[in-house]
Amino acid sequence: MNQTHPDMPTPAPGADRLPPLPVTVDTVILTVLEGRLQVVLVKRLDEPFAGQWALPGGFVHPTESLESAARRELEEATGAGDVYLEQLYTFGAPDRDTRGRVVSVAYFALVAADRCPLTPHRLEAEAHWFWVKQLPTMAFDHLDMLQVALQRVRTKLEYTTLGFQLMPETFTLQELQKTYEIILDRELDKRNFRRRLKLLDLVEAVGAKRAEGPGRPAELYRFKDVDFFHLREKGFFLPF
Amino acid sequence: MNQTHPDMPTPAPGADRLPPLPVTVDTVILTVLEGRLQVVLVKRLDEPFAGQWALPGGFVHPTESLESAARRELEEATGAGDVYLEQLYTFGAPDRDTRGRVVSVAYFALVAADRCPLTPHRLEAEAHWFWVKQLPTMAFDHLDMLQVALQRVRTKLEYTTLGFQLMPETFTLQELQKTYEIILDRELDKRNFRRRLKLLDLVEAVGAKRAEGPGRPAELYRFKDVDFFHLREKGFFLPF
DNA sequence: CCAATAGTGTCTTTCAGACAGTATTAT
DNA sequence: ATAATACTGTCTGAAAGACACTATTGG
Repeated sequence: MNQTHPDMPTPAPGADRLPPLPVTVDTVILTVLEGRLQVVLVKRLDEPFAGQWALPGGFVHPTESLESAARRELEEATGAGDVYLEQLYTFGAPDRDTRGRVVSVAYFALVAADRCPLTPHRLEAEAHWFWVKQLPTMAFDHLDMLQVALQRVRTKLEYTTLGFQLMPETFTLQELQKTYEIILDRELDKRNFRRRLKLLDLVEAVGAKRAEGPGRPAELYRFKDVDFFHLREKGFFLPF
Repeated sequence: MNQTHPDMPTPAPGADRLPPLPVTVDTVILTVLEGRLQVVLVKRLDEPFAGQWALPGGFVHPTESLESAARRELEEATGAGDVYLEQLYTFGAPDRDTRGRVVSVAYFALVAADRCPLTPHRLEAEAHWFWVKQLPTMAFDHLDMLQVALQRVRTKLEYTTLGFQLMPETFTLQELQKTYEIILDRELDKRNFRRRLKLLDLVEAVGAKRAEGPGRPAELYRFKDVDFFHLREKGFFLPF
């Protein structure tokens, strides 16, 4: 009822003080790998849910921002830096951790497969990629987090340039389309897909070609430096 | 780096413990009143920012969910219950409160003007509606919160039934359109607006009419019980 | 020349945007 | 009758969806 904030993490006396809460970040790290949409899970060492798989996450340090914390966890889990990261939702049900009240700010990250070491960077706990259609039992409410992330990514894929984050520097249009198909979990029409790309003026040919086995080699493309204002005018929205 | 969560709000010993953080909720309460989009602000009594205006907010109690906390603050500030409430974003910059680290989960609410007592329900602090285009200086990062809320509402207004939350039980189509115009801050075409409503099959005539001064009386409408699955098929998305 | 992959064009439908006239009521 | 408000229909252009053929390469 009182609109003031507490003085410090170490509570000072006062009628309106309430115990501070542990705050964690958990990150849904997604990539497209081996033709599948995959998420990083780490094996829990401690109770509760010891031995089960969980999203990489951890405490927010007192001096870092929430995003910094998420980015730190991300780098520790995958070794990949400079990736797309977006706040997802904050989970704060009183019983979401069996040991007591923990508030968790969930983030999601999109990492390009080529920028992401396959081998787990994390030594003390196992970290693995899991196909999102074949998941193990997950600790806490982490499955909820993942599902929210998937919905968000799929939705935003259609009206943002989110998908670009999963591609290497240069790529063929077929590869790009395949990436979209994998995330959206449905097939797209090749001609319509390319028409839309051309219309939005998002990619440019890099001049080189790449032969994919036999058959005509595919033109290589890169993403143009996008004028976001221009995109917005075309009805394209931005990631938050 | 450790993926486990702490045991309790009262930290137990362990290498991975970090001090818990004060967690608050702040709520952007919006309504359309007197032809304007308005937001509830309360006058701060304590330092810092004493005397300045802020979003209604407060601590998350140990046993309540984040949404419950937001709803509690909402009712205390406006007296209105059973209103649309949606989590907005979590603000956690280390320096967002000058006294120390505070994490704030922002929510936004849409309350129908007729369900919302104009007089401040809150006795110990002044609470007022402010036109979002004529705001006082606001405490903390609350202006950021408000702007995120406005953007979210405006975006979602176009592909969800969010706007319905601001209407009374029955209303004329002109009133509905006006509400949309006020929120979006631009004029809409009457015929196109109605065509879309009809296409989406969102409203039904209630049978009565209401005379608005001289001229032909307007048909009264109510919202249909919407089949959300059906809406989704029509390209309509749901609020989260 | 054959197999394999890359690349392109058209038709149809749907919907948004722009726009002006008719209908109903009170005075 | 007139003023005031409520209500409706059409044309046009943009874009999505469905769909099939041509082009280039290696073997």
